[in-house]
Amino acid sequence: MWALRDRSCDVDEADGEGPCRLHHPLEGCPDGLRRERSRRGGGGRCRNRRRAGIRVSLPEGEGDPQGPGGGVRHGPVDGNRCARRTGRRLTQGGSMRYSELFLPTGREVPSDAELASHQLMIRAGMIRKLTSGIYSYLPMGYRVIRKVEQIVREEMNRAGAQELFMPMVQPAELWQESGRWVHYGRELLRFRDRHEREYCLGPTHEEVITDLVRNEIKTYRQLPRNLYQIQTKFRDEIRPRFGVMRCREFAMKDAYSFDANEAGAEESYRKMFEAYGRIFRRCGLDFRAVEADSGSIGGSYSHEFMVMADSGEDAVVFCTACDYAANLEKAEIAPPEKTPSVDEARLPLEEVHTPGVRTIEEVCAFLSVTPREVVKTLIFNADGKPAAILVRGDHDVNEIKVKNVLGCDELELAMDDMILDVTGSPRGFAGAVGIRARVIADYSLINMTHCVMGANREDYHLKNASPERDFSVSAYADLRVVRAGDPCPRCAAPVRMARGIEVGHVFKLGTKYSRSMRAVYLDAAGKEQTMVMGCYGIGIGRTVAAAIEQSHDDQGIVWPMTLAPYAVIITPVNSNEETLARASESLYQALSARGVEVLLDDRDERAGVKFKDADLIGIPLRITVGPKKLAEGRVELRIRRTGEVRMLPLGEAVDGVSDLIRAELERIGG
RNA sequence: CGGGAUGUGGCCCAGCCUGGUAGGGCACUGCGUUCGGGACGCAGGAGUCGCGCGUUCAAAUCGCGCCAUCCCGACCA
Repeated sequence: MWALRDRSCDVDEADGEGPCRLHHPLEGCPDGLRRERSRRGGGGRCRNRRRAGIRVSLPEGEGDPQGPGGGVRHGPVDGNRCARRTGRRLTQGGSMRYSELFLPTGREVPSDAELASHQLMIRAGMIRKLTSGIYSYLPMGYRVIRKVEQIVREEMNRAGAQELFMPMVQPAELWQESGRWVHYGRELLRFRDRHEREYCLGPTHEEVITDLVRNEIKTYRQLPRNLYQIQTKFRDEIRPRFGVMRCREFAMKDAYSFDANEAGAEESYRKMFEAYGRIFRRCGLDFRAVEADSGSIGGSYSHEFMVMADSGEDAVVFCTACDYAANLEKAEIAPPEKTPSVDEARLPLEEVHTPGVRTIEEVCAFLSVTPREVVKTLIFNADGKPAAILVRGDHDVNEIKVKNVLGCDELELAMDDMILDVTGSPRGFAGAVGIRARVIADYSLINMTHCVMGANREDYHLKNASPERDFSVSAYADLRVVRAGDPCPRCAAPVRMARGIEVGHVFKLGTKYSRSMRAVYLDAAGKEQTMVMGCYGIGIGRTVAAAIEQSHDDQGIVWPMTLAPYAVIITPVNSNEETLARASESLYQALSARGVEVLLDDRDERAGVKFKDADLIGIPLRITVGPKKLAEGRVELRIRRTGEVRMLPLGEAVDGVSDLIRAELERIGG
């Protein structure tokens, strides 16, 4: 019976329509909620009160959830919605007694967790690993997940997107149609059903949504549309790591826009870009939108939303003067001016004997030159055809740029046999002079003359090699990895580097999928047109991990108010003392009635244990109820982030805490 | 896929080199004392020592094979 009601409760919340009608009886059931239930004619009794066996006396007017100021606005941006309702929707049961919570905290750092966020999520009882890259979310973790989801929902809806829900299991045919059955690689988990039909677990949903839309949308009148879901994705990562940061099964919000034309698609993209900014701001994150490569999703351009953190897997380049910012993979370098007069190629080309000298370091040492004077020649295998890529000795090749310039699908460094084939020598002596491959040089070669490079002959290098005179270059392009201090491609000021965690990615897809899968419509002239698409992802779990990565200390997590599983924890320092328990209970009831998410630490534990746990799980505010202060009619309010402690008269505690929460939510949401 | 490491009660780890009765801390149960920053005492419960094969009178320990996990790299939304 309760299972049934519980489910209806879930559905209500999941579809974003209003609060749940009934709370699970085992969850905290403070006055405000119970009153609401009876108002709605629901059943269920509050066992907690019976168990607690304490008569509660509330301060005047505290018990009425309908009263003025009743409820805290959890969605500060969502101004039109009933504040109390919004507050409820952001909770999974409002308040809770610690003694009944499934919250296994740990003192030990798990041996296989490297990142602070990973360690803390395990220690704070948020997640448990089932198997490599696959995690369960425990109640405390799931509450935070739901907070992020809810913020995402509100902002997506606000931006005009509609929520739907698509299957995780997808037929091979759809992927064959888009071409990705072949191109996606081993990351796509494939399997067969009992009829030997092929399927995959969806790593993303472009195929499914495009199929859906092409079948249902036929006319320009039905456009534009933006559809999104929050779904579990599966990507069979080669190497899952860092807990939920890079795992195989994970929750993702993915949205897809369909427009009649380019201009519409641009507008959809802009709306999503702005919605993402609002989402991550509301999550309390220090983030940055950067230009990105669109990778295997494809499409014309994209931005990543990066949470700045030293532990981030991605390197981000940004300008110290203008607002240019890009993923290192994508970061550009402006073409240099050609300065012809400086150093004409005068000295003759010279071949020198360099036995066993292969690497740049060895060459420099042997010939007493610096890496800047050496040209590195790398032979790539691009879809089976060789290409010679030239960069300066002190630079690194950016393979993504090479791939984009060559326009190939597969790119890898050539094997020894291909090197021998195009250079006529073993690995380590490749150069551009006389090479049997297309030669593409990095911009940095434009003004180089008299450089050192391999001679395409074992144990020999060339000196004074100069482009044009000694070898031809079919194209100059931006091919190298940007370094700190390089000039910004927009304004030429030096760029800086930082690390980031990619929590969101917006792509302008163009017609990549709509063309291959024939998602077309009739325009006003009755002419068939191809829809222009965009897609937009947010890693939900990763956003939670990123928030922890960015906000923790040596005691544990420090949640921003918008993501905190509970806003306040009430800690009676000794649960056996009746007066402390009664005052705590009373505060608990009063705060709950205000719509504040409150956790009452009613466990029979020593104060130290409670303090440590409260800090570990990162509840932003703690009300400590101790004997001496209580005798003076006061309680202590401690702010997790700063450690600041304020004394509050008992009668002002509820107002004081509510005001603080409201102020904090407004600060983050504003 | 290449390189490295690890697998011993729920968690962290010792024991392995030098084969012989499976250990500690945390957690858990009971009782007592304690009670404002992860208490103490006493008494308990809990382990196929990753799996398999082999060597041996005897294997957590030695050998071989496999599996899993983690780290570095390759690779990559």
